[in-house]
Amino acid sequence: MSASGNDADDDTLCPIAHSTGLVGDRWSILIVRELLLGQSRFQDLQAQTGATSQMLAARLKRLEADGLVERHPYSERPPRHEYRLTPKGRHLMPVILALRTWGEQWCKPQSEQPATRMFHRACGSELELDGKCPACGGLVAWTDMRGQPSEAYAEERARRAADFTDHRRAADAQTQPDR
Amino acid sequence: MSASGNDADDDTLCPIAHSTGLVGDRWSILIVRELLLGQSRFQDLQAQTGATSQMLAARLKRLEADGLVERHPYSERPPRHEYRLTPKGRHLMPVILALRTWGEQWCKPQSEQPATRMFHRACGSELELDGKCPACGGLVAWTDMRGQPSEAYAEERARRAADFTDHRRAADAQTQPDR
DNA sequence: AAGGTGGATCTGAAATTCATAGTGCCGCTC
DNA sequence: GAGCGGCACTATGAATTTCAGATCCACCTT
Repeated sequence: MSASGNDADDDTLCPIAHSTGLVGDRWSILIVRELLLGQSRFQDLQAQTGATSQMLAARLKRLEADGLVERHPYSERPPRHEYRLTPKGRHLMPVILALRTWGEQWCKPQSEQPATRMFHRACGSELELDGKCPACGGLVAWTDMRGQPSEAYAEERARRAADFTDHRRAADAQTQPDR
Repeated sequence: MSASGNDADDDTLCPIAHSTGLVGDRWSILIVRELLLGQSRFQDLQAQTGATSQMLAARLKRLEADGLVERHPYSERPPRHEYRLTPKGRHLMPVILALRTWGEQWCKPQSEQPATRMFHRACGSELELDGKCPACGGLVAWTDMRGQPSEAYAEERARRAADFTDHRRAADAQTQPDR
């Protein structure tokens, strides 16, 4: 089921082994996170994930081969594309949400605000970390949620984008100091 | 927040980056899966995950350092222990369940039976892949579920355990052919 | 005492990942 | 029309990780 070079995960019935065969590494997960957040350009993905360009290129290639990502041209001459999630990729949302919940509950200093607040589309109330709607009193499906990054998190992301172009400019200046 | 050597994931607000810092690799996820399934001994973990012994030892050490796993002696002289999930580790269940759902829906040949069937503890009905209870008509929290491996999957696991001890015996025989 | 078991650790080869540098293409400016 | 700079990669060699396979150690069984 994996179009990439993965193996050893095709000869088992365990669906978790299959999943981790495709997205069982840090970079793939972070890339999917970014794509879900709406980023689509190489540069932005690189800035926000912190992956090296070749890691990113390699992972995107694999994600595309595995059918999670589609390359979508937004300019020919020079050939440029956006990367977008396919339905298969988009359905990783529950995995990302579960990682979010766990990270917020068990890996953060204290209960500072979640980086992204989630709301119930139907009634507008803010959801609990575990996905319960305090108004409707039940678990909400991921398709019925809407996320809103906190101000602090939005700022962090903006800074990362800025730092990235800065750093790049600096490197270029060093490479060609006086030509 | 990571007691292990991980870094680069502590200076962000993103909970997903934090999570993947601790469990963002294939082996850790498979190990957690096994522990959730009730395995606790080194050998069993090795057989079912397919990790090398040193990978397993290293990952268990890291998982322990990060507070996901507890080492629990069941024999001194020689020191032997079981590995058990802490509450922090057990709360990864939703992540594993999400990976399961995705794997069943998008990575398996067809709709063959799920490897593990899930049931609603309250009413006993079998849950949909997406976690809905057909009887109660809503999403069920992970704490209200119970899993039941299919026969085929149980057999696969038994075979893996058997193959592992066989393989080990074979290797030993080769190493010390006639002493 | 010989052999088996469970849980590791060591070693050297193979593969992956990293930092860093460069390339190709184009549009824009001057 | 030459040069500059942005974007999306690719190339390279060093550093790190992972692997297969052997070895070790302390017991236990026979």
